[in-house]
Formats: sequence, structure tokens, C-alpha cells
Amino acid sequence: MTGIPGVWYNWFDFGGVGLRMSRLLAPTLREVPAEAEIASHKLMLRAGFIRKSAAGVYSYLPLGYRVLQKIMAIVREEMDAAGGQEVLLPILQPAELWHETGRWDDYGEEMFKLKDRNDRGFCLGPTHEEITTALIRHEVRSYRQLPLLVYQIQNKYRDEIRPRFGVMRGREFIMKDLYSFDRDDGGLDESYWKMYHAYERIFSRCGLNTRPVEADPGAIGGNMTHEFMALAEAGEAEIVYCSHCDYAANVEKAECMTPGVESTGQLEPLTKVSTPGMRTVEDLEEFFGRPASDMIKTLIYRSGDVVVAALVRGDHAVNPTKLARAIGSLEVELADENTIEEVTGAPRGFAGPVGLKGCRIIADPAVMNIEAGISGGNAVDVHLKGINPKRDFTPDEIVDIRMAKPGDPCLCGKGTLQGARGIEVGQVFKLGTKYSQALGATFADEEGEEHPLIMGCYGIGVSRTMAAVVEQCHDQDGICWPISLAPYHVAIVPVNYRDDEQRAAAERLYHDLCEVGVEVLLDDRDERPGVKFKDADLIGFPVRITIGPRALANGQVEVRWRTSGEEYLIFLNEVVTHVQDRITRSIEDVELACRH
RNA sequence: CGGGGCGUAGCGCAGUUUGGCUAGCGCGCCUGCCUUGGGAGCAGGAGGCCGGAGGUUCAAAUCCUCUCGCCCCGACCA
Repeated sequence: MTGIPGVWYNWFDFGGVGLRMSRLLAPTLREVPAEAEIASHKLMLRAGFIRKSAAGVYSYLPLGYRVLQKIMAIVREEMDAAGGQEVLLPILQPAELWHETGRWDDYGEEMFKLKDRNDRGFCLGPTHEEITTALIRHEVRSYRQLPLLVYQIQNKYRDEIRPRFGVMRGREFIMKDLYSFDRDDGGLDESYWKMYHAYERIFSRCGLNTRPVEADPGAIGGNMTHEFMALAEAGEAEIVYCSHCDYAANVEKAECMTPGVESTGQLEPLTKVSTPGMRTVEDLEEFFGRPASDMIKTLIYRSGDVVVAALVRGDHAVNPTKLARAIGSLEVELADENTIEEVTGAPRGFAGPVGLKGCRIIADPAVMNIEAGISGGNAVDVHLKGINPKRDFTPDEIVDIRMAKPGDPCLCGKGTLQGARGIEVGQVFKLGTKYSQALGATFADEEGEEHPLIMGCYGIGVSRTMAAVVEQCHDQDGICWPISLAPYHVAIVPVNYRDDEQRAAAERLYHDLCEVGVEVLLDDRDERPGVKFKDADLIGFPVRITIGPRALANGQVEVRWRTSGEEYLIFLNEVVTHVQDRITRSIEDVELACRH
């Protein structure tokens, strides 16, 4: 079969590279289904790409499945090019493995758990660290077999607290996971960056505008990780990036410069002030006539049995992820009213660091630069002013627990942090030995000494990537597929298919384009032209070739490019070569561009 | 899990407050005519356990109880 480079032909035939619209299962909807909120969800439903089967569980119709296949093909090419080997692993996984790593309980409610007829525990794999490591521990013995990179592209299952936005956050979703096994940190580092760069290529080949950001490793463990964020307003993640340097991070992790001392050189005496009913920073600003940056916000958090007071400047917010890290736990939550009273001796709104005894105190460095601050007095309706942190209290720890926000100065000292929202389409992790140790996956070095394998894991949300692309590539009329992912490259639209001349020209063009390997859909329906144009725009074919009476009389047809709106007439005898060339070139351009 | 909302034809909705006649409208679907450069027009037609179960009543889409499902906002994640 001749073909266009980069186009992946499935081994089970789609019925050639062409298809007639009258045969295609793509039920387009004029009206927007009530359940859809964001553009990608609406459009994927309306264009007949997906249908819902349960909350967070979707069927992919032919057009949707073709797009998925193309994404997977790109992922495969890049994983293989980076030395990955594809495997197929169980989705149904035995509970014992998950008990060995402790994640049967850690994963909790989010894991789909089930039992077989003999009452043995199983789960539907939410991820594949356990099963992969368990496989490798039996098969890899020697340093000579390293590094090893294995990956799989499969359905994963997570009983999400709140599935939403169509396939963006499903409970059943397709994910690529690659696991790297190395003998030492140097090897891991190499694997990590190999994947990092492969990800950059994958997403640009998919036509996605992504940005790698530093992230918090969270529950999965490990110590270094980047998330690949597709920039989009509908994104659920908040990121910041520097206007000057390369710094970019998830806000959960983001750091920024600690504001310097704006010294007045004058210390004030510590004074008690009666502040009836004033609980918020805003109340205090008004009452004292001082800016929020003079306030010491004191928030009581708990994590299990541990209670801590978190101190940040009044105009800053606490970053719970950083706070959790600071106290060495996975998560923290704001303490309830009772706990606050117990610890501070006052109701919520009057906590302060001076004289606070009931718990650990963690202060953000910015707090320590305040010279004469205001904070709660640990008694009803009492605040203290003139607080000098260095003089009046001693935190147990001074550590960055502040939520960075747009406008804050970057650590580089030159730029300012900008804000953006992103869809997390991929993540690369340095895992270390957490799983290899728990599961006893070791190798023998040159001396015959056993060591745990050093692991990394690297995920791509394949189905989510599809939604992210639609989120970035659409307009009022529908989806604008990048050529590399389009379910078909070209739609041929005869204005009136019943017209003999138009039909003959359309059929010939259809045949010729198929023959040179262009993926083409012929709209042979007996519909009025408006209907066919609307559907073509909605589905998002990169190229539309319209065959109408006027141009056809001159032996011409109209070529229109979906994304740019570029439109021109071309002679029938040139159109095949022309379209094939342009499509080939635009695919190759993207591929070349991401080779360096 | 907390808060809010919704389940009536394939899709979008009205009707529910104040129980009552054959359960409606638009889109889509089927048949015919007509029409063919941006979701045409006319005529005819099919399609409903009004989410489910129980109750109140002469009578329930409508009132009561219980249940199931879905959506949105929050805490989690590819």
C-alpha cells in the first residue's frame, strides 16, 4: 500500500483509507447534549466521536477510535525510538501484589476492587507499577540486562471521586505507561531525560501546545517529576511560569522569591488590642489601617493526630502540599473548630504565634521578615500588634509553605511569575527503589552483589490527550484536527451528489486520492450542501474539497483548509498531487521540527 | 463524601407549584413531493412503563416515602 509518511495503517482494515459518509457511523448532533460543559466534550459528542455509557466511561465511535489509534501510533513510534519495548499486561490484577507495596490500602476508594468466585481479591489496574515490577523481578537478574525500558498502552481504571468533562477525567481511560529499570542514579537520569524529550516530540507531533512543569511527586513516591501541561483554560491544573527564565511549575510545587525586608528600622512594642468579631485579614486591614502584608496569618492544620500552626503573611496563601511535605505527611486538612479551640484557646480567627503552645509552628520565611506584625492573640476578640517574629516567638521550623501566585517574583531574580491553566497530559517520574524494594526486584552487579533496581515511570493519558487537542484546536464551527491526528485527511463534498457530472468528478477524485494513500471521506449523502459543510466543519477534516457546478464547468474544484480557512480553486487534474504533497509536507514538517 | 441541580421520544426542552380529558413543542428519524454553495419548504407518519419501587387518591408525570442514575461546585489525579 502506498501511503503518506507518518500515517499508521492498522492491521485490521478500516475498509481501506477511504470511506463513504453514507456508510460511516458518525451520528452528528445539532444540539449540544446537556451533560457537556467544556468545548472538547461538547464537540466530541456532537461530532459523533464518543458516546457515554456510564459516568466517566465512554465508547469510541469510528472517528474517535481512529484519532486514538493515531495518537497511540505516535506514542509507539517515539517510545520505540527511545528504546522502549511494548508489552501487554493484565488489567485484572491480584490483590497480593498491591498488599506487598501497601498500595491496596493507600489507593483506597479510588481503586476498583473485586473478588473472584473463590473470594480472592483483585483490582482493575489503576496503574501498572506493581505488575511490571513483579514481572521484572523474575526475569531480570544481572546488570548486563540494564537499562530496560518496557511500556504498555492499555485501559486503566480509577474510581474517580468526580469523573467529569467527558474523556478528560474518566474512570476508564487509556494510558501509556513506560517503566525504566536502571542500575544506578546516572542511568535513571539518562532514562528520565530520554523520556522527557520523547514526550516533547510526542506532544508536538500531536499538534499540542504543552509545557513541562516541575511538580510535586505526591503519593506515588519518588523525588523528581515533571508534568506535561497542555495549556488550556479548561485545564484543571494551575501552573506558573517565569516571564524571563525557563522556570515553570505546578502551583502545588511552585517556589518564588521571599519578599525582602522593607525595613522601617523601628520596632514597635507588643500590644494587645481588643478586636471584637474580627476574624479575617480584611477585617484587620480595615481596623488597623495596615496592609495585609503586615499580618501574620495563622492557620491550624491537622494530619491524622498531628496538629500544626502554619504561618504565612496576610497577603499570602498556604500551600497545603508544601505544608504536608514540611511535616512529612501526604496530606493535611484545615482543623475543625474544636481542634482550633483546644490548641489556641480561642475560636477560629484569633490564632497567633505568640504564646502558642499547643502545637508545632511552621513559619514561611516571608513571615520572619515582618518587623511589626499583627496576628491573633489566642483569646476571644483579641489581636496583638507590633509583633516582631524574631523577638516574640520561635517557630519550630522556617520553611517555604507559601502558595506562589502570578505576579510573584521568580527565583531567577529577573522575571515575574505568570499564571496559566493546563491539562496534565503526561508525567515523568523518578521513582527510585520504592517499588523494587517492596517487591524484591533486584539485580546482581559485577561483584555479584544484589541491589534493588532503580526505577522511573512515565505516563501519558492517551484518551485525555485527544480531549486536550480538541480543547486547543477548535472554533465556533467545530474541531480543527492537526493533520497528524485527523480521522481522515480530506472530505470530498459534492454540492449535489445527484448531479451526474459532480458525482462522476467526486467519485473519480475519491478513487484517486485513496489510491495514493490519502485518507479520504466522500460525502455521498443526498443532503443539501449546508448540511454537508456543517458536518465537515464539525468533524474537523483538515482539508475539504468542494465540487460545485460553477468551478466544475472550468474543470476546477475548491480546496479549503479547515484551520487557516485558506480557500482556492484548483484544476481537477492537479488536485490529487497537490493535496497529497501538501499533506505529506505538513506531516514531515512537524516531525522534522521536533527532531532537535 | 459535603453543597447545589436534573431525570418526560435519539437530542434539546415545556408540563409538576395548584392531581383530572388522547402527555406536548423544536430538532432529528421514516414516506412522498419539491429543493441543492452554509443545518430549506410542503404533506403525511413512526417513536414514551414521564428513571425505578412502594404508597395516598375515584384519578398521579404532578402529592408522600424509599431507591437508582446523571450533571455542576469543592477536597484527589494521567
